[in-house]
Amino acid sequence: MNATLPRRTESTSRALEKEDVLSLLKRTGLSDYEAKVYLALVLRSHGTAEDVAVTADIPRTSAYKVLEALKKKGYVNSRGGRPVVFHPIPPLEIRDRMVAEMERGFQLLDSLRGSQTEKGSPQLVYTIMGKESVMAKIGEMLDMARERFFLSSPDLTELNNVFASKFANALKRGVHVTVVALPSVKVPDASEVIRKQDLLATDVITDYEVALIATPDLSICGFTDNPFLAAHLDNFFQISLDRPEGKR
Amino acid sequence: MNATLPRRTESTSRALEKEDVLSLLKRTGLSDYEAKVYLALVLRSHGTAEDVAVTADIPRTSAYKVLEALKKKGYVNSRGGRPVVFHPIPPLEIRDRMVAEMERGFQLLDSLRGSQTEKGSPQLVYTIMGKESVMAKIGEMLDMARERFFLSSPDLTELNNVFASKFANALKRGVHVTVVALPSVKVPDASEVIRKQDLLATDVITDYEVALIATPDLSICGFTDNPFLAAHLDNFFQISLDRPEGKR
DNA sequence: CCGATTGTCGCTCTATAGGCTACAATAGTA
DNA sequence: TACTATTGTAGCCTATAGAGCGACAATCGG
Repeated sequence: MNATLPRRTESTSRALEKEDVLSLLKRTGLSDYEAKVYLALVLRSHGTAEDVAVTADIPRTSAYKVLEALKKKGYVNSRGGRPVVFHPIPPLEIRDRMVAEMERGFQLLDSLRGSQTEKGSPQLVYTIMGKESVMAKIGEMLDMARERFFLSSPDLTELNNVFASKFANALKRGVHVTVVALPSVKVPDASEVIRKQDLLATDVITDYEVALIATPDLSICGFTDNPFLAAHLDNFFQISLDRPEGKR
Repeated sequence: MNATLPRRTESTSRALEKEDVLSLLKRTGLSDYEAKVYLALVLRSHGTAEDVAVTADIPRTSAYKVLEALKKKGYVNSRGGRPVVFHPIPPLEIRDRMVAEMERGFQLLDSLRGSQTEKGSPQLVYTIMGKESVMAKIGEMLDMARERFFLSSPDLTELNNVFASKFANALKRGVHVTVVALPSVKVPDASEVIRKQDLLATDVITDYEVALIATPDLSICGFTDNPFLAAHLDNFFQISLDRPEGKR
């Protein structure tokens, strides 16, 4: 119908740009044809289903379906007439819409982080009661460690028995595991073992982000996922370990 | 393996939030399972393929494929070990990445707007030469009109003949068509016809956005898609039409 | 009234996601 | 060292959505 445009070979850069845009559109939820058609409409500014089919190089009858789908998704506009003339929603408008949607969605997602593991109302330091729960939490911290895992405890036997494999696994994936224990107590696999007298409580720190302090029998503990607090505790232990034994 | 979490019925609002997030993730290019798995990992903070399969409520063996796919797409992390422990990339990080990508892509797309129709280096006013090209441009403007189409010309016969159907079509889709012509000259279908002496050139304005001024024989024209310029011209014509005939 | 254009419908074909079973590899354990 | 459970991989089958295509209905211009 509209034979306005002389068909000529495209410059390579232009073709590359189109590929680029097409892959973006596809990754943002459009199908192959939908991406092609929207791009074609933007390039042409407007056009009938037929025009679009030619520009996008797709079968004519597919253009109708795809344009309909794009209209539902809010990518194109049309207002009656025969033949129907379609207009693209301006790219920047769509971008703004999608960005807004994503900001909202990912914000929500972020607020759900870890809500499957810690329960109760948000606090700086959570209290976990019961040996079973405390042990489970320590196991979780071991699994979650990416870079560094620090454990200091007067009684390692139980932790050692229950979590031996978790310790091994952490080491295997490259986590630096530090264990502080009383002299001549059996310790789990670790990259670094420190012997020290007078350990009073069990302390666990993971990746400078998550920290736990428990009573010796592990019946109750405080737990925080505040990185500043965790890093602060970590720092505290570093200092106390550097000090000569006697001076406590 | 990790039977840490007591399965309990979820609160409705929490379930709704999840639906919300899932649909967002799906619209941003993830498959059903990929969305579920990423959400599950975020909720749990970390986990093995098995853990994830349970939380996301999908078959165990599918979890491996999906986690692999998500890793390629940059949604999750893992570092060796057996079993392999996976970590989600933080939602806000992914959001930033996607937003940046979209800003870039849609910016590019925007720069391609209409590059199929106007050629040459960008200018405020393009010059179009040759009756054929000028006519084609006017036809294009008629097709593109959404709200308003304004045409003023001393010689309407040819435009009338060639574009009769386009005029009809524009009216049908609700465009307000104004035609200014010499007295007792046949005019095309229009919502408003104004008769006026002494028309010197052909002027076309579409939706206050695009404007064209051509010589009477349509052999050459100036054309702009600058909305301010177009609106300015439109305003100019309004004033000139309001003036009594004699006072020119 | 007739031919051309425009738009709709429904069918097949194909690629991909999902689901499942079997089995290989590894690790813990007797 | 052998046995068993866990973890991970491979392959195949099915369901679904997109793509391709022809038939045909609706509308329009002449």
